[in-house]
This record gives sequence, structure tokens and C-alpha cells, in this order.
Amino acid sequence: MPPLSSDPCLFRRRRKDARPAELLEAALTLFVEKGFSATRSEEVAKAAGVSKGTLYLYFPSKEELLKAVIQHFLGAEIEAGIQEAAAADGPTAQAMEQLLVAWWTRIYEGPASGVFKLVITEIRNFPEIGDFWVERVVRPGEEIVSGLLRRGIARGEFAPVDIDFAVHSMLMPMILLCVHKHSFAACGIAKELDLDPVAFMKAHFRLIFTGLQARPAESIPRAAA
Amino acid sequence: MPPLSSDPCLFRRRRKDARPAELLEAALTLFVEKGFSATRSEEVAKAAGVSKGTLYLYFPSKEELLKAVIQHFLGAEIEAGIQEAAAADGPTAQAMEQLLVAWWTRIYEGPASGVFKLVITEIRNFPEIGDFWVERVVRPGEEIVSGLLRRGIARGEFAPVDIDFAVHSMLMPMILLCVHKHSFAACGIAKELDLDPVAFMKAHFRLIFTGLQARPAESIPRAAA
Amino acid sequence: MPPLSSDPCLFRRRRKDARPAELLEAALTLFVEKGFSATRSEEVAKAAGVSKGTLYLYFPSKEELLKAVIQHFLGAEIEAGIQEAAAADGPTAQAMEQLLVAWWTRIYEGPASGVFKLVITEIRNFPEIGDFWVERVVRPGEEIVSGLLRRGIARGEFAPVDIDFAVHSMLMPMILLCVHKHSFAACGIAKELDLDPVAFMKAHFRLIFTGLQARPAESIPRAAA
Amino acid sequence: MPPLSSDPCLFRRRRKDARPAELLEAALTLFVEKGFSATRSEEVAKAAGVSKGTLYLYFPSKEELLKAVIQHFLGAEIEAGIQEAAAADGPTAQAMEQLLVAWWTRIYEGPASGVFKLVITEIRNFPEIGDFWVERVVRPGEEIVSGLLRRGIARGEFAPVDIDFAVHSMLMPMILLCVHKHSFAACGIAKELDLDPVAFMKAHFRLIFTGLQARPAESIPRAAA
DNA sequence: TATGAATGAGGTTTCATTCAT
DNA sequence: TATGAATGAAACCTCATTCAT
Repeated sequence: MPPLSSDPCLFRRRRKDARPAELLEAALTLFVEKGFSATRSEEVAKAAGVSKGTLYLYFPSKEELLKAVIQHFLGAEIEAGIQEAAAADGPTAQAMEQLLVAWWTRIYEGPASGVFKLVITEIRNFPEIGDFWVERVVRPGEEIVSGLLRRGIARGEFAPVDIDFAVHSMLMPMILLCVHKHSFAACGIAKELDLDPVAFMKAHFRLIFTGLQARPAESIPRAAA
Repeated sequence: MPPLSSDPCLFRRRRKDARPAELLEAALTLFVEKGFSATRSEEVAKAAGVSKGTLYLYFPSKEELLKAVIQHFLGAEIEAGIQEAAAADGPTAQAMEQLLVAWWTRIYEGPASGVFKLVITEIRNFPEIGDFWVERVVRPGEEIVSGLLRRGIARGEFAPVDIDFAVHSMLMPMILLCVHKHSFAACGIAKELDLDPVAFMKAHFRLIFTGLQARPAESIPRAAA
Repeated sequence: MPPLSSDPCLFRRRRKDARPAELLEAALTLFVEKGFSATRSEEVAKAAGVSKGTLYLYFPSKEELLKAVIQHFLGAEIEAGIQEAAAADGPTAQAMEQLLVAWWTRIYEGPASGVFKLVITEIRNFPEIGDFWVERVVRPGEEIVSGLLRRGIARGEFAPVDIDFAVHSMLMPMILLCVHKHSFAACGIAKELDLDPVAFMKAHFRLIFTGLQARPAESIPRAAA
Repeated sequence: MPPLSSDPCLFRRRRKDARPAELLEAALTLFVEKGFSATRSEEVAKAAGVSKGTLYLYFPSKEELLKAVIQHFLGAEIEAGIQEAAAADGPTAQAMEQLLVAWWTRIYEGPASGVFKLVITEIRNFPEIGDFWVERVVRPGEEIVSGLLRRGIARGEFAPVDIDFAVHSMLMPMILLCVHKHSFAACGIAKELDLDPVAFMKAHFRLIFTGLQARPAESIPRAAA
């Protein structure tokens, strides 16, 4: 029998190491569901299986917990997106569609989707959140898409549209989809109005790319035309 | 001589009649800014220029105030949209662009924009809100757009796309624009990333209509093609 | 047609004169039902058919209203009892029974019964009440009964018992009957336990008088006997 | 060596176990003194030596505290009375006098006396109280006395009076004595009118038993006789 | 490290009282 | 005289945070 005592308490040690992540997960779920103010810190502790006091061993205040939640859950998917974008190859529209659908499906289905709602909700109360949100999420995310768009325009695959506007036309519905998942969809209200998110993503990107690929002349007739 | 005396107190009466609207406006501003939970009812009262107690003469509880706020600020713009949509004439894309830009510019600039953020934030805590939100906002709004889209497809102006998806591609950025106005934009964060909302609306609708007007064959090449 | 205007406003005048009594009646009912603290002054006003402000034209505060209520409703029945007691004639037990049953039936059925509950409930919060209560109710009431008891003893009709104790044995159930009317009986709780109050009064006085008329020797055997 | 460590904190544990009783005692005193409505929950807490918040760790609301108070202080004395009544032996009047004086002296002197005033005062506001009051206090109390009365009548010791009326003639002064202790007597008002409660109890029961033991023929002459 | 009893500032709501009309 | 809108002190209750164990 191996000596158990070499680690004073392996089980406790494991629990201890896992605690912060468990607390962050519980906090994310509850903050997204009820909002930061309406969530009691004891609820978070209980959802993570610990007592009120323990929460304060890991986070000095509820507000710090909020900031930690946002920092913890935003990074990974953006990083992954950047890597995959760099590897995108072949016809730009096709590559982008594949990339963006895969990437946003992961975001939509993972915890990051909740962070969008949380940040939108709380940023005016805690503006410090804004800085790293822009730096770590907004700017990298936009750069992934704008880089590929620029490539498509440079190659003559896309019409020379305003890059910023096009990026927003592409991504805003993705973000709202995430927000929707944690507001209306989570209520089970108006189910007949619900979209299949992945099917919508595909249809949306195809519609946008169709618009980008059309020669301007074909597009909407001006009053003057 | 007109009968003046039927009203015992004209000044007080005027104040009394105006109070609910003043309180609703103050409440909307604060609820959108700080969230429902984080807004103290006394703050609302003070912002409306009355005392704590007066608020409760007009609304029986903070929660009822929230519901009244949402009901009060959503109706007008939707109604207006319906009327204008019925009058839309001429080439569908052109008519829609004019209609939607005008309509959403008004929504974006008026108090209704804040209601989107508020509803997204609070609907899970007060599911009763959902019912009239769907009935009075979501469904009418979608019908305005889907009706015109169907007309465009019937006339052969648009490709026969999935109507629901297209409606969402068109409107989701509008909604997120409203939400953005009251979260990131209101913080003054990352100003260099801000869009001019009306210019974006125009570019967005044009991009979408371009996509809708293109014949399918022109659109994104499939891997199999 | 007689000139109506000789009295500026006869109807209003009448109302005005009746107001204090109407308010006092409403206040008594509500104070007895819910307690002084738990009764809102607006409720009293509404029950009397006037507005909150009007109440304060007649009584300077809620507390003064309470005192006025107690003063207003306690006097009459005691006065009447004294007069009737003086006129009581014939065999003392018989005369007392008739007097007491009639007297307490009126008290039980009239507003004075509520005042007992009210005074018991509130005297510790407003000790000023106590002085005139003792002077105007307790002492006169006891004197009516003790006077007759003394007469009965002097005439040899009753055994020479302790007068004070006998008075209390006679009257305490009367008072508790009044209190009961406004607590348990008013709830409709345990109806099968309810007594017919007048029948009980008769039975009670007869039992007491029987005890008073018995010669001591007949009474309860002592341990030493 | 006994296992000490199973209890994480003996001192705190002791306090925690004692808290409800301490709070109930403080609440009884204050509710009886000032009435339920007029007692602030913070006063109760302070009287029990804890802070406002602590009260709410043990009782979910002020109203639940009231119900708990009434339940807590009524049971013991009734139980004891039942036991003693069952053991009562010898001549019924003598046995009853001993039993009732001892029993009601304990009630009068202990906390149960206050509960009478409290229940009378609050039952109309909280009718739920009525059910267990009737079941646990009124009915058992009446049965103790009516059982012994029936025995006395069956043995020919008492005249065949109406049992219910006699029970009330006996007990109502006891109850009013308790109420009096917490209203007039507690004010120090009209001290010259105060009775010695135990002496009164004895005199009262003796008077009643004398009445019960007299043959009806001896009793009050009717007008018709 | 973990607990949960305790705190008390602060939130929502009520209500006695005032006062302009 | 009568009203009822308005006030703000004070009530009930919550909850982030602390700390003794």
C-alpha cells in the first residue's frame, strides 16, 4: 500500500485547487440568469457547494468575483479564433463561412455566450470591465474578421465595402444570438419564434457573403438610378 | 364664461396628471443605466423631483413600476412602423431601406432603445414581461419586415430566401445597436470603435438587400460546386 | 316656498355637527377590531365617509382620537347603572339580578363593550387613559355593586363575605364577556364553544347569589372539619 | 476519552440553541406590554441582546415570531393541569379548590398569563392563531374543570347546574386576572383597587362552590315564588 | 482551510401628518 | 370646511461581509 500521507490531504487539495473554477462557474451561471445585483453571494457559494465564508477566502468581494468571472470566461475562444483565422485558406467567402460558423457555434454553446449578456448588463456599473473587454474581446474579434474581409477585397473576391460596417453586419447578429440564448430563449417564451442558431448562422453568413460578392452595380437601385 | 370651478385645483391636477410620465421617464433612464435591482426607488423619485413616498402613490411597487416602464415606452414606435410599412410603395428594396432607416433611427434615438436593454436584462427575473413583449413588439416588428420581404420575393425582386432568417439578419444588428448605445457607448469606452449608427444602418440594409437581390447562382460557391 | 338661505347650508351644517360622532364611531370599531397601532388614520376617515384631511380638522392626532373615543363611549352606561341601582328595591338578590342583567346586557350589546377591549389593550401605551377610566368606570361600577352587596349583608340576606372579592367575582365574567365578544366571538372561531351571553349572565348571577345566600356552615368543608 | 471534536464550536452552539428561547421571551414581554404592531422587531432583538438581523435568522418574519411566541408559552401549564386534575381525589369541592388555586397561581405568575392578553388582542388580526388556541388551550382547560364538575354532580356533591355556564363562572375571573396583571396592574394605576390575586382566587372558588353545594330550593327567590 | 452565526448599513414600503387649494 | 397630493421618518426585512472557532 502506497503511503497516503506524502500529500497531507490529496482529496482536500484537489477540492481546493478546483474551488476557484467551481465558484466562477456558479457565479457566471447565476449572474447571467439573475443579474449581478439580484444574485446573493450566498447563492453563488451554495451553487458551488461551499459556504458563504469560503467564497470570501477566494475572492475579496462580490464585485471582484464579477470581474474575475468576466476575465476567466472570455479569453479562450477568442484566442482559438485568431489561430484558426490565420490558417484559413482557399476562397475567402467559403473559408470565412466555415471559420465563423465553427467559431461562433463554440462561443454560442459555451460559457462565453453568457459573458456577452453579463458585460452588456454590468458595464455601466463597473466601467473598469470595459478596458479589458475591448482589448481582449472586441478588438481581437474584429481583427479576425476584418483581416479576412480585407484579404477578400484585395483578391477581388468581395466588393470594396466599408470594412467596419461589414464586420458589424456580420458579427452583431452573432452577439445578439448569444444574448438571446440567455434572455428570451431561457424563459421558454414564444418558442415558435425561436431560431435554430447554427442554421441561422449559416444563412446569415451566406446572405452577407452574397451581398459582398455582388458587383455594386447589381445592388440596390438609387433614387437617381 | 367657461365653467372653471369644476376642477378644485388646476395646478395640483396638472402635476398629478404629469407625475406618472415623469416617474416613468426617470425610471427608464435609471433602470437602463444601472439595472433594475441596482436602482433604488428613492433614486427614481429624486430624479423625477418628488419624494420617496410620492412614487408609491402612483405605482404600488418597484416591480410594477418596471412593468409600467416597459409597457409605456414600446408601443408608439411599433405602431408608427406598421403604418409606414403599409404605405410603402415602389421598388421593395428601396422602399424598405427608406422605411427601416427612418423607423430605426427614431427608435435608436428615442427612449424605446433603452427598453431593449432593459427587457433583455430583466426578462428572466420577471417572465410576465415576456408575454406582452412578444405580442406587442417582437411579433409586430417581425411582421412589418417579413411582409415586405414576402412582397419582394413575390414580385421577383428578391431571391426566395428563408424569411425568418432574413428578418433576423436585418433586425438583429438594429437591436444590438440600441443595446450598445446603452452599454458600451454610454461608458465612453473605446470611442475609436464607435460607429455612426445611421450610416451603419444604411450600409447594413444595403448589404443585405444586395444579398437578397443577387440570384442564388451568383452566391457563395459550395465546396461541392 | 320657505327661504332656504336663512341657514347658509343646512345640510353641510348637519353633517358638520355629526362629523365628530361619526368619526368616533368609526374609530371605535376599527380600533377594537385591529388595535390602535394597526389601524391607519385614513381607514378611520374612509369608514366615516370623509377624507384623511378632515379627520385632522376634528382631532389633532391619532392619539387624541383614541382618547376621545374612550371618553366618548364609556360614560353613559355607568351613569344609567347608578341611577337604576339607587332605585333598586325589594329583596336584594332579586333586585340585583334584575339590575345587573339589564345593565350588562346593554353594555354588552352597545359600543361600551368594545371600549373594555380597547382600554385593556392600550392602557400600557397611554397611561393617561387610566386615570379617567378608574374614576369614571371602575370606581362607580364597583360602588354600584358593592353598595347593594353591603345592603344585602346589612339586612342579613347575604353572608358577610369580603365585599371587594365578591364584587370581582360578579363583574369579572361580565367584562370578559365583553372582551370575548370582540376577540374570539368576532372571529367566528369555535362557535360550538360560544355561550348565549344573557343566559350566561343570569346563570352566573344566580350561582353567585346562591353562594352569598348560603350560610357559611353549609359551604365548602375545610380540611379541619 | 470522549469524542470532543464532533461539535465544531461548543460556545457558539450553545448560544445558537439558546437564541430562540431568548428571543421568544423578549418578544412575549414586549408584545404583551406594547402590543404586536407597536413593537418594533429591532426592540425585540435588542431586548434579547442580539442585532436586528439575528432575529431573522431564527424567525422568518415578525408575524411568525408572534405565532411562535403563542405556541411556545401555552403548552406546559395546560398539560400540568390535566395531569393534576386526573390525580384529584377526595371531596370534589375541596380537591378542585386546591387544584385550581395551585394551577392558576402558576399560570398567573408565569409567562402564560401574558399570552392571554396577547391572544385576545391579536386574534382578529391573525385568525390562524385561533385554531390551535382553541384546540390546545380553551378546550383542554374547559375539560379539566367540566370533568370535575360532572363528577361532583354525579356524586351528589353539587347541584345539577349547567356545566358550561359554571365552568365559565369559575374560569373567566381567572383569565381576566391574568389580563389585568398585564394591563391595569402593570401601569401601577389605582393601586388601592388592586386585589391580592391568590386570596381572590380562593375567595372566588369558595363562593362558587358554596353556590354549587346549596340545594336549588335555597337559592334566589323568583318573583313568582 | 472551512464554517455559519452575527452584524448593521441599506433597501423597500408604509403612514401620520401637513398644506395649498 | 374639505380635500388629497405630498412628505419623510420610521417600520420591516435583506444581504455583503466579518470573525471566532
